[in-house]
Amino acid sequence: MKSRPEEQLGAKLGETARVWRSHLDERLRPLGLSQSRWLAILHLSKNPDGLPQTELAACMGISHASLSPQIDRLVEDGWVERRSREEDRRCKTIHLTEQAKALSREIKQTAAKLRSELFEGLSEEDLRHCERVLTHILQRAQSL
Amino acid sequence: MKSRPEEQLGAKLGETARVWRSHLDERLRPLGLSQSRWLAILHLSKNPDGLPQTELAACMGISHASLSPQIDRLVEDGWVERRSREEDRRCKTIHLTEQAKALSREIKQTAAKLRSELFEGLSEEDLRHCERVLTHILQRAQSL
DNA sequence: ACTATATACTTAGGACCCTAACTATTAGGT
DNA sequence: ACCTAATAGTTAGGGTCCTAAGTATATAGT
Repeated sequence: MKSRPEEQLGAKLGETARVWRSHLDERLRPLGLSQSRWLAILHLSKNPDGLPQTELAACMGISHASLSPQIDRLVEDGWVERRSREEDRRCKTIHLTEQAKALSREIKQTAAKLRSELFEGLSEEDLRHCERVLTHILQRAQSL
Repeated sequence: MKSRPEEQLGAKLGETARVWRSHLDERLRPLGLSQSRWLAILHLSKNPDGLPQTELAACMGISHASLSPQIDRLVEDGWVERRSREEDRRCKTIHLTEQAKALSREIKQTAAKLRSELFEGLSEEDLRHCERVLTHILQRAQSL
């Protein structure tokens, strides 16, 4: 009653993602960052002109409702600011503060270092192949 | 300033795992199951002789403290039962009830169906290769 | 036997996620 | 212009996770 290898891919995928994330969490915790915090900062650092909350939530893969109090805390800690738009007063865009821009560089370095440790022993082709498979699965999932 | 493909593997891994899980969650919700519930039932179905809570928590990748109230609810709903051990009265093993055994078959079928939908268009070699890469990353992570 | 340490589980408090319902603003149909 | 529907964000309530501390039992050193 041995299962075929592909039957475990789902569990393995989930476990790998979880373990990876918890390692990164651990290394970034000294900076006062939890996953949702560093993820938000990373996405914002790619969008210097700011992002509406709904778009940021979509990037992060969480609901807009969950993001709202998260932004409150990031504002309190001085890492982001909310700006109102004149052309649409419903909408508020989120922007990194200067100090968070420095932080985002540290986050990227830490993430890159962890990545290189995890990838040790794998060829670039392995990684590309794996990424191609994941992309395929992701697209299938999103088309369901 | 284009990033190399492997720089996005972490994000892709996390996103794929999340989307996959949320699809399975959605399909199992009609049975009254959330992720932690079906995950517990699945692991228990592989261990007919029951598992101590600490071991079950380790299988599921959550802390033993988080599992405890989860078990309470599964007991309330009649899906598992706690049994005390005579040889070690600190320890309680968790066992599936008969009705949960039927449920576990449904869970497995639903999971297998989703899996086949997600894997459509991928060769068995693709899947094996991907699983090998994930296993490597996971082992690296656990050795850090 | 007796005390200290370790182990299994539970409880408490805080963080983050979700869905559903609410408010404010904008866009569209008449 | 006016009323309806859609959109952006917030709030409320519930579920699940974590760490830290508490309780009960077992093990080890003396």
